[in-house]
Amino acid sequence: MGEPVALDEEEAAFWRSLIRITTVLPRALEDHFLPETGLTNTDYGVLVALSEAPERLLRISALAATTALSLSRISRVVDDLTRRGLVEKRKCAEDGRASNAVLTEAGLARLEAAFPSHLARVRASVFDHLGTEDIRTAGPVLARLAAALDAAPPTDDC
Amino acid sequence: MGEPVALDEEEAAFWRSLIRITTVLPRALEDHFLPETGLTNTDYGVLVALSEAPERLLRISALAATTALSLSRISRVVDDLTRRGLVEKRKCAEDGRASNAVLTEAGLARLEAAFPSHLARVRASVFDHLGTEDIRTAGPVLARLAAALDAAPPTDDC
DNA sequence: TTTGACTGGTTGCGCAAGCAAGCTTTCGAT
DNA sequence: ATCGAAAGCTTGCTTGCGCAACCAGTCAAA
Repeated sequence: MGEPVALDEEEAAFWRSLIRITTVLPRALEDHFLPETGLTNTDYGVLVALSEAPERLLRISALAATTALSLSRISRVVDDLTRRGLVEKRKCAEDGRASNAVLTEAGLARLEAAFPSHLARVRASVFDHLGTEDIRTAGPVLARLAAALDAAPPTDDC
Repeated sequence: MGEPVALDEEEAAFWRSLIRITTVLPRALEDHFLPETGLTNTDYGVLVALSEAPERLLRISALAATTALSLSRISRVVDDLTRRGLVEKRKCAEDGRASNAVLTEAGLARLEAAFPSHLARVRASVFDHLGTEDIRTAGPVLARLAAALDAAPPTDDC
């Protein structure tokens, strides 16, 4: 906190691209995905997270962490998905405070039905514009960045 | 629309990183930036766009395009910034329908005051975790992706 | 010149998301 | 055994944002 080294030309370009992507990509995706499948991006993320969990079951708080959503938000999203029959909420046996969200059969079916549409959009918005070499070179960089961002929250800085 | 080729391992990793970044980065940035400067990410983007325009003046619709915000949103943001004295709205002389947003002196001062904080956050959240080589290799890939996303909106697809 | 189509912007409304305060259950210390 | 702290959600409220409907000003054609 005290050494303000300005961005050089390459960093600035990198930054601008990154900002543009973060603002445009999610919308571009959802604009097509939601009408086609009736699932928001967030819904889809929650269903995917559950589908990949053992027993297709996850603590509410774990779900919040893996989807990077606030606890309050995930609470309402899960309620909503429950109302729609895609998820079931069970009070956790060994801890009366906690709840688990479980993916129902209907939820799994819905997820599988949505997958092609999701895939098509991902390809159209990203991979159709990138070559194999691009992915190989940029992939690890993005992975490092993503990991760093995930690590930060705990009061970060220094 | 009909050839659903699944993502390979590298593509999937790339995609996951990208999604994580788009969801986490903006919040990470704003969480520190807003308290420090009183400007949201969006506010800052608008001020920057204006500061880079000739005469520090931009049509409302142009502002919407460069910030990737909806017209309705930009309308309200500009109103808000006007109320705060950072921007001035002038009815356009040669077209009675249009308005221009102009950055005021106070707005410019505010932007300059906010810059160090912005820079610090950008460094802390991104560039501190990446090497020069990372930026050189991934930069062009991100630039291409950003350009493709910007090009898409016009009914895209096919 | 009047009328109809269009463009630029604003407003009403609804949804997504977070924060802060609350409630219940658990756990640790006394 | 009790009591205070903390964990795990949930709920009330506010804000950010987009869509659709709307108003006003422009422009072209009849």
